[in-house]
Amino acid sequence: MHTVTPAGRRDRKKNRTRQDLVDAATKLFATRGFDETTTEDIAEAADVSQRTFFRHFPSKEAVLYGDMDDLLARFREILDARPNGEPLVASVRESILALADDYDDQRKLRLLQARLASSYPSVSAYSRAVVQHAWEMALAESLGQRMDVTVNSDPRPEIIAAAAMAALRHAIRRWAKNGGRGELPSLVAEALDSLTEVADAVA
Amino acid sequence: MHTVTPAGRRDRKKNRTRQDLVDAATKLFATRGFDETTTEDIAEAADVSQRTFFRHFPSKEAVLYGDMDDLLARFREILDARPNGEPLVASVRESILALADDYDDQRKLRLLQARLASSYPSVSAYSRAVVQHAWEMALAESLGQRMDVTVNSDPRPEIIAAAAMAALRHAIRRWAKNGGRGELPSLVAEALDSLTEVADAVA
DNA sequence: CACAATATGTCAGTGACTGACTTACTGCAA
DNA sequence: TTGCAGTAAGTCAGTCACTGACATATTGTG
Repeated sequence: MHTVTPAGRRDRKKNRTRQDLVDAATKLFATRGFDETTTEDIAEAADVSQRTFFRHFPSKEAVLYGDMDDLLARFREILDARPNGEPLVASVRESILALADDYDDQRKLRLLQARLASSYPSVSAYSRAVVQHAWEMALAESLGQRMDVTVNSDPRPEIIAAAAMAALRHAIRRWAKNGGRGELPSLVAEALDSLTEVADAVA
Repeated sequence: MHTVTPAGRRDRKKNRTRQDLVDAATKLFATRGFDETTTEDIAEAADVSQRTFFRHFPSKEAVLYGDMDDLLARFREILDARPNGEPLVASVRESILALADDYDDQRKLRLLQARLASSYPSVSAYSRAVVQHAWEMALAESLGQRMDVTVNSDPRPEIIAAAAMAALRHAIRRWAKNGGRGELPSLVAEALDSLTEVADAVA
């Protein structure tokens, strides 16, 4: 689907190692906890050296969000493909919801990410500082283009992006607090609806 | 003014040590850089042991934002003192601007924080994940009370808070990029103005 | 003047992360 | 097929943020 199997055996092996690391890490994080798992443990479980772990991921936190780059790239594509006349918030809303399509596959992973973020400060910090920031910047960039302004001179794209991410965060938090029962997409849709509501209140 | 000199000699000494650490750290950060300064260096320069450093600050990043707790507490007070009928965004705006009053004292520190945050990923991460998050939560909490909703069930307080913080961030970034010349308060005011502008656009 | 608190020092340890060098495998061209 | 270049992975040693445990010294208090 969105991951093309690479050509050579070398790349395939590399990707395999990476995936092994992700699998080993998520399994260990889920059972033992984040702080209770060392990068050495993860490397061991994936049958590689610790050094190899750090060749694939820049930090212990990063492996937990190993699929974020792919997801973000997909998000950019979807967002940029929205019709130009569409209201901004509608574009954001539809793009995010489009991503939720296959969230069922990743239900467990997303729930794990949310759980760990709520109990381990370092995960929470990474989620906010790296993951959410990346999404916010991608969103702001795209909005800026559509509004025909530069992100550096006009604060509005980033403001809207930050607001949307706050809504998304809220939905995910509620979903996770409920143990992942219920449909995340509808919660997200609901939270995003309150974006316009907020605008009404403020304006 | 906002820092009352504590009663006993013990507390005074403790605060003195803390301040020595902050001073030593900011000086070293400014001259050498953040990554280029070790906690041992800071402790040394403040003439205490490294262990003492970590008794006063939970991380190397924290010492750079050593005055944030005070500032945040002051912010809460100011915000909660705003008249109840006042529009939300106006309250936020006025409260933030009230804080900027004495920003002249801290011009250099704020600029250093902004500079380091723009060049060192760990500082940037801390700023977003800890500092900005704390402000956002304080803001959301206060807004929630005023809107008479709980932050957990209603996403709107957090959305507004996130939007306001994005505006503030943008202003500070522009200010810092310009080398700290120009008046931060007016840049902040300008950025906060676009909050309502955004609301108009979205609604 | 004891005695209880508590700020600080010392020491040893853990664990994330990195640079330098080596080894092994893969793709490709002669 | 063979040889070479590129690159993934291993090994090793090191740095540094941060922590627990214990000792010491200074201060507030009855």
